[in-house]
Amino acid sequence: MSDIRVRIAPSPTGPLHIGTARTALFNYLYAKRTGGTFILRLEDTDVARSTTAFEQDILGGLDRLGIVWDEGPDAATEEDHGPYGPYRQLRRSERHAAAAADLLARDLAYRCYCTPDELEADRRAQEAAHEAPRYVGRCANLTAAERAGREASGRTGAIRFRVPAEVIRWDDLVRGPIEIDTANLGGDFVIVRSDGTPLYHFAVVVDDADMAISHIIRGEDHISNTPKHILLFRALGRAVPEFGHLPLILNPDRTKMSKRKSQTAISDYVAQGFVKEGIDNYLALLGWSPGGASGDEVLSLEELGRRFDLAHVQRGGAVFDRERLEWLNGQWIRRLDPDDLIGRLTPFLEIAKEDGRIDRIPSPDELRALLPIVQERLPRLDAIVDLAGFLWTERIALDRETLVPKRWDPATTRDGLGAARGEIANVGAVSFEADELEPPLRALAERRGWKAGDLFMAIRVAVTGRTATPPLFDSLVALGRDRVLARLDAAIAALA
RNA sequence: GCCGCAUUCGUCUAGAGGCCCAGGACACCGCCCUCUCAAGGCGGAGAUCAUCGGUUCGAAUCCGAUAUGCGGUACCA
Repeated sequence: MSDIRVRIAPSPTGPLHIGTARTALFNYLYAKRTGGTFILRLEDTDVARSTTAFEQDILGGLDRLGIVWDEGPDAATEEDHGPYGPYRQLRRSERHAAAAADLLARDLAYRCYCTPDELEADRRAQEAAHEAPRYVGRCANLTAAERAGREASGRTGAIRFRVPAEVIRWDDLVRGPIEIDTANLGGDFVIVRSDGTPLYHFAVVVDDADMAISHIIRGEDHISNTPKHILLFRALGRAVPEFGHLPLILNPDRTKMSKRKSQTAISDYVAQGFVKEGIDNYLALLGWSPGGASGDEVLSLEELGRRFDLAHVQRGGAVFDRERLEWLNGQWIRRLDPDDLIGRLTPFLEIAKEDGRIDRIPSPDELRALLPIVQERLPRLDAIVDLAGFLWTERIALDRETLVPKRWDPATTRDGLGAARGEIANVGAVSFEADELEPPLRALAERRGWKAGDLFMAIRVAVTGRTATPPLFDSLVALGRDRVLARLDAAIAALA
């Protein structure tokens, strides 16, 4: 195992977001590729917005995607595992406090007693003067006596970090050299609130340092924050990690992907029948590519872990394209082995039964027998109900409109269905197989001068209620002789 | 406003000075296969590589400016 340590640090203030999953995946793949360690840390300091339900959604979601972490809270028990715990930011407050005290003691930080009103007034004045908003440094050089005075008057004071004047440079793993002048950081920034709780920028750095994170791979929205983090790592006397900033995932209008404009919760995609292989594959290709002018893009997690590299990470943002996701999803569903597929289909059938879309749930054997004709027709797992639901419900649509094929009229349809019923009835229950059914029905069409396709369509709709179904004769077999005959009778009656 | 990042077919991307009047994939169109729908095969359309200027014998690739978009600018994460 290499010394490379990467992490994902989600904050449980919402369900697992597509962007978080993608960042987690890239970190995971990078760890796989380099033989490093992948850590998960919960950034739960925003107590007001964090919930355990979100926590479970995030942990469970990543786990279901197969993005497993070497250290962090266990997905099932939520117990920490790994030598650098605790892996919940809230439980690391002593470390944050100690780090802040250290900075204070070395005068790298100082207490600031400015009130919100004062700060607000500063900001307005700067705005009026067309200056960039920045902390004016009112409390930067208070004497001990002055400090004692403010404390005595009941003010607790936040802690601000002294920002030195210099240009911060780093060689971004995906973007190359970046430099930012600390003059643009807005002055000495707060690292600990007056209530004693640390701010994000401070807590991440302390935690990342403590957890010996070597490579920070995160979203592009953190580029501007990176100088603050580098300053803090240095002030704390810790090694500055490498940074790599990933492009953002975008809404169709090219703004940062948001719940408002796109479906962002991984759990929603899972509920719609997207499989983990499809999601992982798609997410990996959002911003990264295997390189080369052509080549297979259907890649398993294992393969991705073997091939992933930061050099091929795209710099521009990527619009989320659901159609491509669906295509990849279909590719993966086709590749699943039968028993696996059956297991994954079952929850969707259970839901359909609860909804009343089907009356019963097929047995595993029944499903297995069906797979040869349905597996390649499923863009998503939930599509099984639309595709084959006619097998498990007796309530099928019987409206005259769809019952009558395009080139036929109602009378011909009745006639055709009646004749077909006769042929089908002739096929005994024991030999009720596709090979036995097709020849007589084709012969019938030929005798009567009908296009076989028209006859078949009439039967299809009569028996399934739909115009798009798995192959007809296999469908008839799956339905069984008695139900086929009964449905044909019902359709004939409906056309009367 | 200031700072930063980005910009190749509708979308995801290949491309690291000549192999590119730009390749692949999704979507789209057509054909083949075919009982429908898919899947699969074949083919097509689709990008003056944001714009302008420079460097060079030669630029999508290097440099600069401009434009546009996005991100950041909190005692939010």
